[in-house]
Amino acid sequence: MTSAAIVTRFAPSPTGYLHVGGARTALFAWLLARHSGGRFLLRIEDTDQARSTQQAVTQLLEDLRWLGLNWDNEQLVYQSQRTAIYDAIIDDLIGKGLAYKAYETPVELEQLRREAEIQKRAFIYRRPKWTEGQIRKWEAEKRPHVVRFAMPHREFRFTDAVLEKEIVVAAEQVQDFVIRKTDGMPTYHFAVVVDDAQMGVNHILRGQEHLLNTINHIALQEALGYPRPVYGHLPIILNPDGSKMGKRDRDKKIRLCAQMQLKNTRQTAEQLAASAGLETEALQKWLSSTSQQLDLPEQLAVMRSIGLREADLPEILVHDFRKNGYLPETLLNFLALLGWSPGEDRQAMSMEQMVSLFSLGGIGKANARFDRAKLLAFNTDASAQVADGRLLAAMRDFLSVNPDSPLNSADDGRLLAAMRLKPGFHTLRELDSVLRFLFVADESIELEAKAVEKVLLKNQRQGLGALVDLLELLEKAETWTAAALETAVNQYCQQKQIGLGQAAQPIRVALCGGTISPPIFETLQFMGRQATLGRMRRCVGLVGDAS
RNA sequence: GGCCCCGUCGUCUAGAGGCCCAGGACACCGCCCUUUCACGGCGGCGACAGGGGUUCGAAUCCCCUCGGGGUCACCA
Repeated sequence: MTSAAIVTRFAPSPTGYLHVGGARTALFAWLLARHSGGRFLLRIEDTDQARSTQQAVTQLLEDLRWLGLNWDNEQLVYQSQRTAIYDAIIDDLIGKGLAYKAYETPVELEQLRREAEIQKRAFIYRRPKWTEGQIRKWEAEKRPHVVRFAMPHREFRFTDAVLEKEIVVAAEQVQDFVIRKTDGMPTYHFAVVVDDAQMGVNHILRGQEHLLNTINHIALQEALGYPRPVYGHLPIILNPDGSKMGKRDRDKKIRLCAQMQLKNTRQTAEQLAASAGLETEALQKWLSSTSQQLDLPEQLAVMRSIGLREADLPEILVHDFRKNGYLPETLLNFLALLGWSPGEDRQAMSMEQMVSLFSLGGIGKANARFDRAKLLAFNTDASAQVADGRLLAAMRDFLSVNPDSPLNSADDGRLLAAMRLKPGFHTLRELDSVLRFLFVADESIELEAKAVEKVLLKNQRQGLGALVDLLELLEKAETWTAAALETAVNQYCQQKQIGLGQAAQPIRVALCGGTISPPIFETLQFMGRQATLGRMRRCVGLVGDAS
């Protein structure tokens, strides 16, 4: 590795599953490193003790692994374990007069902010002129304090590699920001600068919400004698309606549906709380709030109570896409194209192609809306093109996060054969749902009332009659292959002067309970003689008896 | 509200002064294929936010207006 090698990093805070915005940031940093033969590092920014959890770290790592964004540092860096390092540097800064203790309470600061708001200007914190006496008194009574960095009151500028322009912040805009909180943890602004320098990170890609923070980081680098990395600020991913895409969107949707449910069914909040196993008061507070969120288990409980399915929620988290049956490489391909273009109308790309085509200059400057329909189309295309081995592995992964699917019972050969029955699917979830009938017991096939009426009973039970005929015909079939069965059924149709659909649909309903299945003759072959005839007899029995 | 960033079809984008009365993909609308659901094939609709400059010539450069977003935390 030469000193010129590019070193990038992804530095999430572990407060939940990885969301698509974070995934894209990670992807771009990863692509930049891989494209240049540099290094991609992973660091856990867990300085917010209230919100960070070890479980979230585990989830984050799992999501990154699923995506295939491998990192190069074997030892993960946790900021919460590095406070001694930060403290030493902070003490040194205080000693040099470059940082200082600040004693305002949250209430006092809130007051100052309100004043700024009333005067219609931004709140700028500058070092107050406390007397020695005041400070001694506060120290004596052990008043909690933060440490603030004394920003030089001058203009700051840096060149942004994505925006491709110089960002200038006027001297009046700079303020003394907190670098250590009352709980002793460093703030993000401080830890990020120290860690990036110590880890040798020289290219930083992050969301545009950090654009103006950069001058704080630069000032710190100058005070500490660190080199300045290349900064690139990525445009933001928005919802289709233009609002910012966030984890909250799931919660919002659940709340909306819960409110509808209460309105439409006259169910009370107490009843809902009871069925979801939550406290009534907490539930009511959440229902009437616009910002408060339930945690994941609570969300699931409420969803169960109101009959909301996972698939009904907006997919925001990488985990959602995994669970709903998207291919990771497709999600990345789509995410890459959200804000980056390799030019020449190129769309579908392998990971290798993305690595070789990637460049900072190709990243766009404007925010982009997340269009699920396009992702779905990408996934359909990609799924149709992957090799059997990859498809099978992807399905196994899907099933591992959907353990209740009956497809879990199939061995690899059976599973792949079933999947081949239905090319042209959108997601593995869709495939899973159309193939389920092949792997469940006969008793759990529910004959859909609408399908029975339309396909079997309509026109003086014409369909049921055909089904009885076909049962007799198939019982006598000598070879049970798709081709042979097709020939036999076709002959029957010609003889009866009916279309193939009038034979295929009754069989379909008998086998899967509804009107949708893979192509019928391949399905018959896959199920085998015994299972097929069994379901047909069962259907004839059930429908015949009922009417 | 102050400051900052951005602005090409509904959406993601190609486009770096003449190759563009603007190309691709998704969506949408037709038609075709078809035993269901899909896949697929063919065709269509559809944009340079507005206004001023600069230039022989502007989607491309400059200015203003408008619109969208970010930020103004002891969250990152």
